[in-house]
Amino acid sequence: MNNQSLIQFLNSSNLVSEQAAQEIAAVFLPKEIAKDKFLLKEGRVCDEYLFLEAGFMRAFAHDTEGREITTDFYFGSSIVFEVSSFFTRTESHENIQATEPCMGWCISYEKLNMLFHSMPEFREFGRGVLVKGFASLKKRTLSMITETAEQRYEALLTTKPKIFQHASLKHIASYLGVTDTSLSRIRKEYTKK
Amino acid sequence: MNNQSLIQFLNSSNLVSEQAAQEIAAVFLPKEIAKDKFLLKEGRVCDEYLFLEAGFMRAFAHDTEGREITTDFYFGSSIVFEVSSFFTRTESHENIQATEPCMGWCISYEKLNMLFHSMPEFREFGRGVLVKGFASLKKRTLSMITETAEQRYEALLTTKPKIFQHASLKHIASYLGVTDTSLSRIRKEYTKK
DNA sequence: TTGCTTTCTTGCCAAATGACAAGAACTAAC
DNA sequence: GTTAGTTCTTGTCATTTGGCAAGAAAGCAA
Repeated sequence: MNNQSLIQFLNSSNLVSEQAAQEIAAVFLPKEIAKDKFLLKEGRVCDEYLFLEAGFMRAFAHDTEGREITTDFYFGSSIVFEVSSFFTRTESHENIQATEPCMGWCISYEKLNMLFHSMPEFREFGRGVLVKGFASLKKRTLSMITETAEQRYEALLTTKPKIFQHASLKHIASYLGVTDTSLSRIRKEYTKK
Repeated sequence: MNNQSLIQFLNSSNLVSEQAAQEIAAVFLPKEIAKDKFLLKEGRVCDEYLFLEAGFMRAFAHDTEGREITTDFYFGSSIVFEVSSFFTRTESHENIQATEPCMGWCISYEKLNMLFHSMPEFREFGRGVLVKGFASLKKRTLSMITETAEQRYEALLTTKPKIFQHASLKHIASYLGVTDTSLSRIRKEYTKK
């Protein structure tokens, strides 16, 4: 197994040296997830901190009426896990599903903590992941308040076009906070321009 | 100066021993913030990690039209700082203002990091703060998508009634993602029931 | 190919919310 | 008390979005 892309990812954060990156990456185990399989199901405790190397994933929760609400999309070199469940060891309200065949590298809560304790560099990296996630979540919350659905659509289209190549409009709609019906209309208006 | 409440707060997390809590608290400096003064102004780098002992604060950002959007309220024993700016040492997009006279305990980025490195217990505590903030932010985002403004109003009223005793309806409105006009109508409808 | 299922679009109408403006209620300054 | 400023409410009307149902389009399996 070649974990070069994980090493590269750790190293490119500028928080982890090449040497340390190799040590860290050695603790991760390869993980394949078939299309439609789950990395995490609601009700379970998230115990996998995944570096996604290839494929496409979607995180979603259920609202009170039982509808699926997409909370995030993941692809390419990114860290995939459910922060709250993973770190507080509580049942997740979210699901994380591979919508395309995925390949990546995984580490358990216990091993992650051991690494955090023994390698200050990796600790910094871990904090960086959390802080970045926090910032993008806050941006998303703010956009839900200050922007119209059409503005959010346009922003997603230009900043993360990849999502439109891999996710269904239904999933994108709930991520944007509208019904699929509304998204369809928004797209119609938008393409006119 | 009596930092007993900070020690108690650290200790009550169950992550920090009494002994360690005292050591940690000793590094914090007392901080008073007069009414209407800012703990953080947008454009500045947040360098204060504050334990708020008493008073009331509001965090807000500006949208593209220049309107103020309240992003959070703080009171009683809670940690107040802007995660992204503080940890990535970048300019904040947010303001944090005391809307009532405040008193608390403060630590700089540099000192916080020193403590994180030297005291694993405090590191765990710090992670806990981040993770809790993450979870509540995600909850908020989800509620913006799945609930009506009235449902969000009711939830805030029952889970954080204190906010209604200290914040103006205008500030609460933007926190809930509606105009003050709409909030006024929602309150009218709600009190009918 | 045929039939089945899912996704996406469209029309119609209702509900939620916003924009704007006016007025009422409250507060602070002098 | 008077004045000025702010907050909150209310009315009118427009816009955005949702709910529902029907149909079109696309994908999949037998």
